[in-house]
Amino acid sequence: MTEKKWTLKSIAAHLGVSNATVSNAFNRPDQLSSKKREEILAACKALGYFGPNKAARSLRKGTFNIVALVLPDSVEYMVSDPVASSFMRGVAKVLEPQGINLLLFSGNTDSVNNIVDFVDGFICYGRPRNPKLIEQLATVTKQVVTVDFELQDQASVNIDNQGAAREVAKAALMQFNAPAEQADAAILGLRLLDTDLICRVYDHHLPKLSTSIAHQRLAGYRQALEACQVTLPEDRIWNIPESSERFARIAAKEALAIRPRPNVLLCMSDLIALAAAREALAQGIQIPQELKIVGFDGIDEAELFQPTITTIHQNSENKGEQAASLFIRKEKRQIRLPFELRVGQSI
Amino acid sequence: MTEKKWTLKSIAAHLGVSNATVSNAFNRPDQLSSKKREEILAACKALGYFGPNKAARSLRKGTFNIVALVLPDSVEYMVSDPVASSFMRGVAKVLEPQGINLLLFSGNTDSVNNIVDFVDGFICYGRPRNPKLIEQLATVTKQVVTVDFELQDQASVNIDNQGAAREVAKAALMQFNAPAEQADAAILGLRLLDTDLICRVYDHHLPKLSTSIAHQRLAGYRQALEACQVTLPEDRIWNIPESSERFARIAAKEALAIRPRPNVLLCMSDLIALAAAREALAQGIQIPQELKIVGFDGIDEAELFQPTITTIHQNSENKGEQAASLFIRKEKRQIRLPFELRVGQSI
DNA sequence: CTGTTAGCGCATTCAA
DNA sequence: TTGAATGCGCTAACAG
Repeated sequence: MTEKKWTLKSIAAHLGVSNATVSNAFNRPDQLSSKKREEILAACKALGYFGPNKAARSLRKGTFNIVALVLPDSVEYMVSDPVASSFMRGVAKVLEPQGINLLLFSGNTDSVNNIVDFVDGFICYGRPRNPKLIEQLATVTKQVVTVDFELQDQASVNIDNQGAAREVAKAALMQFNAPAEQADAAILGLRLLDTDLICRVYDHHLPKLSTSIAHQRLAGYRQALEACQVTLPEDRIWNIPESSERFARIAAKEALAIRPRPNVLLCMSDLIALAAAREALAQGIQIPQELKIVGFDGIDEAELFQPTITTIHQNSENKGEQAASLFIRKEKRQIRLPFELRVGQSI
Repeated sequence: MTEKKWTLKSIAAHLGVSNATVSNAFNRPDQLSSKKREEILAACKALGYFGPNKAARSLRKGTFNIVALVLPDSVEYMVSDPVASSFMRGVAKVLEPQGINLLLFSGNTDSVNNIVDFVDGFICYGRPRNPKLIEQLATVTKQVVTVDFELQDQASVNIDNQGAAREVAKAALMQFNAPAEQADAAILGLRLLDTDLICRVYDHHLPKLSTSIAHQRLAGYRQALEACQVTLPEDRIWNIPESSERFARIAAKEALAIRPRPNVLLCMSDLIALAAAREALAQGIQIPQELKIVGFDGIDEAELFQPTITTIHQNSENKGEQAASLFIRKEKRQIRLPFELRVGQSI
């Protein structure tokens, strides 16, 4: 039983060599004879010393092998979002083989202060809920990669959210043969407003200019509506605070209660689209005959559902891989990833 | 523009006070006049010093406000498992308000060495894939909470997997009126073997004694089979390496190809049960008339699916909360959580 | 209430 | 190739 807690120093003393020698044995093989190195390593192993203390080494070197994954919202919430999960999977896939660990960080937090000294940098998946965080991340000296939003001239990974939203909305709206058939649209938006409420979104609520993906998608929908000459009454946009079945269903219920009942639902996530579809079916509304629904993201469940959901498929896992690669290579590029319109049975 | 990189020392010098005073201003309000404290804090803020470097403080204090969440498998895989996600949600829910951050750690890794010096301890969700990790976690001096398996006399959170498996299997088997109706069972097991292969599991493959949840569940199934006097031919157990639709579907296909075709599928996860159900329906097999299926875990999707899956519902989120609470309180208790049989339309 | 000092455990000069 | 010394940035004990 080796109860003693070894340190580099104590080990060196015990072995009768200097601490630099032990340090070199672990970190710089070229600095000592390989024979001596082997000896030392073996002795350390036998004694139960597993190498230099990583916290101390990090303090000294300034590197940590930890990157903070800044989530838009609380960890609690993000972990159950399939799109975020795919993204994390992509990130982990690239980082794990490099021996880099992932620290989950909530976008609700007031400050990165508690972790900034522990990590090599940040990968931010979506604009953090708390604006203070954004300010800080903009001034931080460590590396930052942003995803689905931009920050000064940091590296970033994006898709053309506006263009994608326009395409998917168009796909739905083109199903109508105006003027014989009239499209009545409603938009189920995801985090259009900075609130936890499910509510209507009126024009005066919206910021003039925003780079958040929700607003970009909204702009895309609007372009499509305009192109198809469909006017959207101002009470036809909902805010859903998080992409959950429960919240989405409530909003869907509200939207379907309006008269004339909307016959197109533009949903900012597949989870929302699925919830809306379930609500509609539960009310006996036929999809797509009486109601067309489109989603966004391209999650598996939307393809397994009946009817399959028309959506914009984006490869979230790849997004994660790209972000992690940028991070590792310390590149400061902006990457724009492709998306793909997937037409299902829901329109 | 404050380009200078402040340290406690340099700030103290700049302000003409001792470093202890600055340190106290941030950490121990009672050690100095609140007036001076305010002054110092304000000055620091103005100068762009955001408080003591956390890495250095941690080296000194030995605490990190980081806990490693050790996953059974790669981060990449675990992040997409809904049950694991619920668990993580529970953990995050308790830890986040305490300002404790979560470091994701892969159960495939050879050694906790790279992170052990950065964390206050470990929460292990399921037995890590790599046995070396288990050895190390058993000897680590930091706090460990295990979930779904036990480690020496560390704190742990569990359910009675064997009892639960027995119950759910019984529920399915009791639907048959022997001897008129004969149950032909097959088991779709999750990680019964330490391999990436989808394959049959023969008795000689199995360890005699195992505390892994897969083997406990298998034991439970066997008890139920015995109690209902159903014999299980030795080629009716499958190993599925991970709880994914794709793999499970392949195994289900194999199982349904056997003659006489099984009319009961005991599945070790809901994801597997869902995949099996989809495969069966695709083959035109009627559930539950021609085939009964039971799952394990109680995920949302299994309740939304048609037919709803009979399963053991365990509250994974609560499991996470319990584990995190044990961790925070530094308790060394073993907690056994209840489970609930939920009978759906699949039997 | 304030200041001085000795480490936390290590990596890196620089001299030998 | 090795060893002694310095400091990464901080906290806690102690002295004033």
